[in-house]
Amino acid sequence: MPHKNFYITTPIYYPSGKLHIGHSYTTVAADTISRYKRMQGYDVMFLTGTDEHGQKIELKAANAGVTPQQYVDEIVAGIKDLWKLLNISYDKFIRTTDKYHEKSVQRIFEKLYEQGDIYKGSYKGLYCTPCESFWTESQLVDGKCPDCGREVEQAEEEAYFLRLSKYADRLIEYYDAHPDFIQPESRKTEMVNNFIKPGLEDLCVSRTSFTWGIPVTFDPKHVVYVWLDALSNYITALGYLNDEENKFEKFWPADIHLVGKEIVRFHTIVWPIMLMALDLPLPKKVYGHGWLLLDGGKMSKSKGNVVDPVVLCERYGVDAIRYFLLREIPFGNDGVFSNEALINRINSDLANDLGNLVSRSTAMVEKYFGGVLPGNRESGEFDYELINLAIEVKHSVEHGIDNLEFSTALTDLFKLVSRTNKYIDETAPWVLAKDESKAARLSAVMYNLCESLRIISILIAPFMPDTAKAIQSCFDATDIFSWEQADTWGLLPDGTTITKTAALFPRIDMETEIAALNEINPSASADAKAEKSDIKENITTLAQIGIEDFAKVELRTAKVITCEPIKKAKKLLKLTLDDGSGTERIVASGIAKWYTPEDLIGHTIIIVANLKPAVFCGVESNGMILAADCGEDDVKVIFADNMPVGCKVR
RNA sequence: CGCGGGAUGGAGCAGUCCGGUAGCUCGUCGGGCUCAUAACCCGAAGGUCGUAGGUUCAAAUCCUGCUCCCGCAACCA
Repeated sequence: MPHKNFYITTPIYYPSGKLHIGHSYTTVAADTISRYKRMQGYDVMFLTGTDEHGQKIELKAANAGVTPQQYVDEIVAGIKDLWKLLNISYDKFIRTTDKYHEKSVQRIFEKLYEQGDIYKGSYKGLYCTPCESFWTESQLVDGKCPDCGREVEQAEEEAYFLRLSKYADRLIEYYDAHPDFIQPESRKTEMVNNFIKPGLEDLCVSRTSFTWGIPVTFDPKHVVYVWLDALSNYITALGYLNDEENKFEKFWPADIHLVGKEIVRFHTIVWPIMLMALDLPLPKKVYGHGWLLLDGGKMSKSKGNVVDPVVLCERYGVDAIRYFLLREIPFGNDGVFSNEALINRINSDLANDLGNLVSRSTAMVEKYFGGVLPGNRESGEFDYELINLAIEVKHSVEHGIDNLEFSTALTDLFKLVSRTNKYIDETAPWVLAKDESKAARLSAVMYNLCESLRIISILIAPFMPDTAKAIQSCFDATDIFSWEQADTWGLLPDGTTITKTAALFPRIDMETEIAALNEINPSASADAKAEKSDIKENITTLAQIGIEDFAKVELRTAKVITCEPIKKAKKLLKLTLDDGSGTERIVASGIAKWYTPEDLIGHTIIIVANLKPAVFCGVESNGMILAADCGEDDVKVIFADNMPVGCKVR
């Protein structure tokens, strides 16, 4: 067989906290493709990893009192555990702190610098020297510093830039010549209209403001900034400009980069331009999949969403979660994740249809024939239709996966499950069993059921590897479960022993389970990983401060006099406050998502009164109102009604 | 007028490119069966396809206006 190679990647994830179900989604999809391609005989390279540099990590580590390296090591260990739990068959896990990667990135940086694609420039900004701050045009108030009102001047902070502008035309040409490069199609339109047509700005690729990054060799006060470091992983992992691996020739260009839609921009603009500059071929495809939303976009505690993949896997099994993710939502679209939907899927598709089919089929073979089918079989009505569908399903599934339509692929596969259930009804084996003269017919029916299960078990393997194995373990046979055997009928040898197994997917009681999940939800998911929670606790807790630090913050009560949305801003409300000083105070606050002006007018709230002013969307904000972050996407303003205005709060 | 996506029976979606009997899953109701995980199989009810116009013999599908949702980009201090 000629060598067929296939290179697939997930994004490298940022280990600033534990991963959620969304990361699992991308990775499970990539894993399914990888397993599928391997079964088809491809030599597959499946890469995933972590993007570990940056200021945010530096800060979090400092707050936790550990080094950045210690910090990411801890989180990465957790990520690898999660992938193990989810049965992710990656071939390589790259960390941007791996020495070989760092070396390669430095060489890439040097090379691009030497040929002029990276140049030393400056953050062109309007600088207010007394305030030591950069401002953009839009932030200025009357052309002056929004902080102090003094004149600002053009100033520069040294940084290196990647010349994107130079390659814009070539990029468009590439898009036109390769219509499949960006998928789904609509994302391409968005990239062109939003970013390329208005003109590409050169990308800042170095920073001097933090040190947790790869140093620029010839200018060590700079570290390489984000995307140049991160995107390079796709080639450094193969051994590009390093000796770690020797796979570059074999696997580059990548067949597909799987990414979430939020980073399509970087993968279809910055990355191709980097590759052009390096004179390397571009990846064949970038697929930007949709997001997993929670209950209609609003995450709500009352609905009791447990979106920790670890908890879900522990309760329902890995394959149930893998199945749900790939079946429920068309890959290119956003979709809603809810516990109800999950349990529904598990019950109806996995327990009732698939699990029960396996169970009833194998049970009958045991019951009627002691587990071994007589070779004397008599074909009959209904056989043809079943067989015909069964040998066609492989093609449908392949078509689905090839187009990243996992949902369609699974739907088609489960049509065979349904058809097989129906076949049992049509042939009514329990009737045949009562008539000894029908033994040959009964044997044929059982044989057909087993064949159908055999095919299902093969085709389901990329999606649900454990389930495939469990079904196949009912057969005392090997060498009949390869991918290419999935469209051939009659491969089950005579005399094969069939053994009943325990229920593959026990039915779940919706009410009990939802109640249980609600119980777990708020905090218990942390308990589930007790040994790690200590460290996590430290990470999210800020360093202690003294009373003198707190004393620097002036909190006061204030009453909302008027309130209105800020035009052009989606998230901001402009509040006019009476803080007891006699003059009105204007504060902008990003709470428009949770509060309407009517919710606030007349109420007394608490503000940080001595905060430096800042300008948002043309509105100068003097202070900040106190609100509680109640969970991932829920904010509640702290009301202090019944209190006079202007009171000091401590 | 920044850019894109969406609005289809109770719920979640397909169909829209290339106009021509409105389809799937779940749920509901009725029936069948008993091998199986109170599972399985059959049947029924339920939709003027967001809204207002236009093109056409014919519009969920094409064109125009509008409303409402969701993302992206610029500001959640």
